[in-house]
Amino acid sequence: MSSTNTAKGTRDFSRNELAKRNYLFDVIKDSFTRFGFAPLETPAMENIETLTGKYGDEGDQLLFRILRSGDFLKDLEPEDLSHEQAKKIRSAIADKGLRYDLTIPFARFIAKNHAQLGLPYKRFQIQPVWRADRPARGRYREFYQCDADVAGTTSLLSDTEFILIVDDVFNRLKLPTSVYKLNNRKVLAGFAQTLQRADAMTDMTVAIDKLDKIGMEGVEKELAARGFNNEDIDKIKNFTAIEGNNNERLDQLQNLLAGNEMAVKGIAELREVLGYVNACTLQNTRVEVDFSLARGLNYYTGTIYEVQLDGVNMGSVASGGRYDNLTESFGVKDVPGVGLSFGAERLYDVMEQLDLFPATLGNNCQVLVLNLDEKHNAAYLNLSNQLRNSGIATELYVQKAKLGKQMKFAEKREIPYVLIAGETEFAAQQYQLKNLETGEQNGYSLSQIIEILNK
RNA sequence: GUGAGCAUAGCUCAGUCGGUUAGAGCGCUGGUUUGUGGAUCCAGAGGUCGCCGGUUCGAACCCGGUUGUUCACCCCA
Repeated sequence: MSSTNTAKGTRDFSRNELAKRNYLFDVIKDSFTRFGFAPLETPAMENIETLTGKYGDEGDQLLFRILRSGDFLKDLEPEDLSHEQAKKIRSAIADKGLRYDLTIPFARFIAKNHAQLGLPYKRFQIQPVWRADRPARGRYREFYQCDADVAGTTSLLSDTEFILIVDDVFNRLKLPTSVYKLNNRKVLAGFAQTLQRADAMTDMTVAIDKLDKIGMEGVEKELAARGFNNEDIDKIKNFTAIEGNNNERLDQLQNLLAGNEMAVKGIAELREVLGYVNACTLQNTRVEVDFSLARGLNYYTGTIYEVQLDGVNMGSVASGGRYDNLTESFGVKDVPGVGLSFGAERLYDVMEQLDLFPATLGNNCQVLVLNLDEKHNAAYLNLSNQLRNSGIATELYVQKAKLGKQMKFAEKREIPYVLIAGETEFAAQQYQLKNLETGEQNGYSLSQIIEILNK
């Protein structure tokens, strides 16, 4: 007998969970659409070379590879089949893999079609991705990403529009207020340059990104472990300690890094985005410049951001940034991009925790037509269909059972009404409609029932 | 990838020192009610105690392995 477990790190979604997930996705989609983004779907699987080398060594490890069909060992020699040859064997027997994120498939799509599409091109994509990671709480091997990206423009208006999208989505989901942490990779890179260490940028950002988690002391240890001397560490401390409102922070930074061209450019970009934001009225989120925000991914080159909800201990629920070369690895140069990703699974958890899903959600039927006697089957079916034709979601109980059982069924399915029809009702063309919540029950004609249920 | 815990009915969990036939609540089925749910009462079904092996006269309980799962790190969404 086979196990009923789903594969490790994967989940079934019940009707109730899907009702909520779809609600969440629909709000996000609606907002993306309103901002002019068009939907895109790409295949679950890509050619393996599309995926490898894009996410670093660790990312390659986490790719799900798909075994070739047929006799995939015929070109291998017996001596190839040893542990030392694992890499060679892997590429020989697996030529496809499951997508690891939505950005690379988008980059491939843009690289392939940029001439026809016309740039800038704005797409959103809500699809599952797969990672052969070890599952943990809130972390799965199959999970959804909600991405929106703009390809083909360096305009910071695009960066700013993502702030407006987050504000719109969170506002409509009735989420608590949020802080939109904003930084610019050029500031970090410029600052790293002043430390005179070629590798400083990555090592420094990895360390200061943990500031929230491990505190300044922990960051100092981490920096020391990564080979920064005390002078550097002091500079980094001063850098992350900058305080005040956004303008004050930027002014201080300007003084600190005035001599560095790269940093000055980053500061100017931050000022431009803030200028645009100030022209709009935000309802949910407030933008906060935060120089300790680093974001792990190395391909960001300009604006970076991360959004956190006030009073919710969930980490960031949306994040993204700007990258200069979206499509370079596919042989197309000079296509910059900027994007945003909602943390769908996390948002779902927050909504659940705070009980923010509307109570009336669901793919529930309005009415269940009860089955009192199978000799009326044709009449029940006809009745049900007339209700459906009038736009009322109707379920027919397809076999005879005790009325109590059928009502319990309706209750379990959260169907608010039952329609009871037997000998006398069909004779009189007057059917019993019962409201399961109030217990109220009366005889009505079909057209009256349609009127009541359509309210 | 590292460390620790947990695994008993459909679900949530008890289970004494290793000792006869492994229990409860909820849920389910039937009855009270052959055309009316939620409440009460009564009855019933449902278990290879995750799996494999070991110790023992005897294992849900002790030991080893394995699989699943949870938590904390690492990393990430």
